[in-house]
Amino acid sequence: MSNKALDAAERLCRSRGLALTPVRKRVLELLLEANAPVKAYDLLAALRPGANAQPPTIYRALDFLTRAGLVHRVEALNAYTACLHAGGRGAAELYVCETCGLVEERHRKGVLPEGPGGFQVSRSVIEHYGRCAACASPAAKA
Amino acid sequence: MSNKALDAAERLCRSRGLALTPVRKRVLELLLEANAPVKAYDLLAALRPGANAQPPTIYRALDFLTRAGLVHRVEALNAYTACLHAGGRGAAELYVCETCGLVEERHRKGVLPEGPGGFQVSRSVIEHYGRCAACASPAAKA
DNA sequence: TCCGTTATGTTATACTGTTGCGTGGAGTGT
DNA sequence: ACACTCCACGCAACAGTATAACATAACGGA
Repeated sequence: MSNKALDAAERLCRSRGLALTPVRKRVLELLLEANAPVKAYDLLAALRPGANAQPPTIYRALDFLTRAGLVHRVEALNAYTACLHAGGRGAAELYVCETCGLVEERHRKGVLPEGPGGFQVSRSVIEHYGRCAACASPAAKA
Repeated sequence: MSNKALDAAERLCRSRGLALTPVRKRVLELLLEANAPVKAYDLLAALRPGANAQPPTIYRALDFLTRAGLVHRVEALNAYTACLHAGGRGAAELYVCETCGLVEERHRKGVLPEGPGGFQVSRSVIEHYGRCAACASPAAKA
């Protein structure tokens, strides 16, 4: 099932002349499997068996993937999550469930907001924290 | 001039039974003077002459100030900035100029947004990066 | 072949944030 | 005055996050 997203990523990279190398692909795969934000050093540990990766390896892969729009960095968590709407235009808006870790993603169709008094926005970080519907439902009450 | 904001903070704390101790007050003062996001360790260094502060000192002060709503953490920069609308209700929205460092602040009057599919938002991080009007104007062209 | 570019490996280090414990002062009740 | 508690702060050590700097390998074009 995550193969679908992975294949889509591969096609997207090919169409743009970007190299989805084994390391990068593996990192994306791990993020897709996790279905939740993952920390850089956890990815690093997951990469270890079979390779002897060091921090720069993982940060370079994450840098590539975020540039390609395949991964989002979750600023308030120092973590990373796969983007399911790869190539989606507009600012990404993340809803992070603090109970189960699930991340939902919205892309604002509208252009980037004009800020107050002529402020020109080039990049936006929008992250919401709370509880997803499943975790907030009566059945899942804490 | 920043005395005004400082005095306001002092009143706000008193009215809520919070202790604006010398260390906390000094940190807030430094942030007000900076008029831009400041990193924790820079605050620490600024605190040093006269006191021998260690990291926990600064992080505790920042924690207190953010809880009191007097300071915002700028997630994407690992930095902190004084809140000029102390006590403002609703989610704070920050516009950070990447050229001059200036931070403009908006408070969304509306309640926190309902997320998709019943997601209950308890906290939002909204940060916009770009160029402020002054830095974007023709006169300030790079 | 030679060279430029890009991706990765490797080592070390810088930066950011936390834990845990001890001390001392302000307030409170006796 | 005394004991008690709470809270802020000092202090030492450490954990977690990220980057710098340099070396090597693989590929494609002049």
